[in-house]
Amino acid sequence: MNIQEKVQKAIEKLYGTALNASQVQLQKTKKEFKGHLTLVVFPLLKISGKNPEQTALEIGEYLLKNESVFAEFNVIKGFLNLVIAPAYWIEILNTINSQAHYGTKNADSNAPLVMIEYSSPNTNKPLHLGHVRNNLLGYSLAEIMKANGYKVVKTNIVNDRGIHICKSMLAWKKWGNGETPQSSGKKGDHLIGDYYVLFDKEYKKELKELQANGLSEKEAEVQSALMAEAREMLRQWEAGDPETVELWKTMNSWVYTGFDETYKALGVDFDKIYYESETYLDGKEKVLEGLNKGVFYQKEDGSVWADLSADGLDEKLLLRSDGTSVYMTQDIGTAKQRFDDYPINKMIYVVGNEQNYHFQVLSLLLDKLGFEFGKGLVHFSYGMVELPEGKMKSREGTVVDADDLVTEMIETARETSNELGKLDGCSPEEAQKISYTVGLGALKYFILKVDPRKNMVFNPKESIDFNGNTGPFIQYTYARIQSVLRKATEQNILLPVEINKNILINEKEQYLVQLLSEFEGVVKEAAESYSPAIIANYIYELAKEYNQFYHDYSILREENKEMKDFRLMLSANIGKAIKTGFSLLGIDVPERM
RNA sequence: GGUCCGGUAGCUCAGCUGGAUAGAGCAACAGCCUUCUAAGCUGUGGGUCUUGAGUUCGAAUCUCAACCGGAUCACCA
Repeated sequence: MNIQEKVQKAIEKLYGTALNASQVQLQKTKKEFKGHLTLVVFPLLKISGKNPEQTALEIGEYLLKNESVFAEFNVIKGFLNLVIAPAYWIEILNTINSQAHYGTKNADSNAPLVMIEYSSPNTNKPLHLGHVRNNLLGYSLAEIMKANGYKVVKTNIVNDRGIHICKSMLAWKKWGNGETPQSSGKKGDHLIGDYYVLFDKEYKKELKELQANGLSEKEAEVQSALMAEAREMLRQWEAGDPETVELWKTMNSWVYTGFDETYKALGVDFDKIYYESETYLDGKEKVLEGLNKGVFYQKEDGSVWADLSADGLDEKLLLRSDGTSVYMTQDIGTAKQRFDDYPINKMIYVVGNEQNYHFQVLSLLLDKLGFEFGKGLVHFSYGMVELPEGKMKSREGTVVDADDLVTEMIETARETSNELGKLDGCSPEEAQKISYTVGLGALKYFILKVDPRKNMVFNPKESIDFNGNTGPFIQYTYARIQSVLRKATEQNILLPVEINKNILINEKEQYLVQLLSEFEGVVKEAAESYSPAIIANYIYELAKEYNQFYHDYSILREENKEMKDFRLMLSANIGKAIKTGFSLLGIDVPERM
């Protein structure tokens, strides 16, 4: 029986009436007051028939007499602040300490399976800051779902076909002189991206020339020879022209090699990758099936549509008049393949909020097509990453490249560490490892601590801070805890297995145990509300409180052995929670820094 | 215009299933390194929680309206 239940039962007994849980408002006591938990008595006034102070007093006295968990209480206005006995906190710490994986659950064989789609890059340019947020959120969400006992399949749908890749292919064919990642030393995705940019440049040039010859902008676009060539290439690709397909395969493989490097640097991975080139035909088939069943309808020009006006939306195109598929068609095909491949109970799409409408429609369409999971699909919708000057714009060259960003973060971490003398006496390998851990930790934490739904501002110039509410601060706290534990081992002090309940721990220590005990609930809440940010902010709170404690009390110099044992155990378990919490964010934690 | 999302300190963000005097970090200022790691700690200043109304014992939190910002409403992906 937890404390909430105990309190509810006691109040029921005191007044002789049944209560529902919402009437027992037990919350964490605000810091400026003494106590751990606070009962708000306003909802109980009708039952007690007395004023707030009297009611609180009455309940407090009753609880103190009948529940050994409580040591004392105080009443301020309508608030009953309850102080929990130190022994209870020690009991909790002992329990936490006995769990190897405190805060997380393992999936059992009949646990529900959740598939998480994230990343989903186009193959015509390298990953940028927006993708970074996507990847970090997706990976973290997967870890969080796992920690809550789900089976998780991480998946990636690669948008490998379409006019965009043809543009890069064409530019490379025309002006590339056979350049390869090997010959130029460029990373494959950047190489392709460069040709995509080159195409755009040449295309703009052509448009300008055409317009100079008196054509309107629209006419110029129609007459563009370059664009016509790109379209022709796409047709050839769809027709299976061997040469085009071969080039496509080669260039895509360069991109994948490049992406793999970026994914590896970010520490994200996938269990199953789908390619649009392999799913779009299935989508087409599904749509035609829907047409036959009368779920969709066809217009005179041959295009296929879904009428969603009954659901408050408008009409949506599913197949073009020439029979080719659109974005939505592909997503239907991909969904079909996935559910053929896995017994998926829950499907989560990590995709930016600019596609909210798309997923609203997809959900309805899948449902209409008879996929039972359609209605319940989750669009994990996250906000954009903006720069201090506003949005990232490729035309203005303000796009923050993922690889550059990672490199800079590691470099900044190295410089800062050097300045602080942290890397003195480290081997080059160790120094590199620490710089990587800290740099990536700063980046990941910075992005994940923000509520995913919100747009966020990222200032690359000031880079990311290493002080205050940051990843490195938390990593630093962890490293210090490890340092204490190492020193303890050196002094032949064994980590205690159980603490004597009767030692008197101070308020700060009680609070730390209380905070620690909330970890489990936080992990659960993060999964329910799909928010890594909840974990990030909690871990920061924990680390901050511990740092303050650490500053005020020395552990190894404590003379009282039981006290020393307690503090060691507390430290070890807070370290454990930080490590676990960070692993749910996909952030590593260094043993020393 | 329709739909959706957001607006909290100079800046970046917590808090939002209604509870006490709205919290952190950064930036500014003043202190603390013979003490288990100073990427730290302590203190000071900083607020019309966009605005207005409503619900209530009580509203940053819920409702409605307005204003501001963003997204979306393609035979683009």
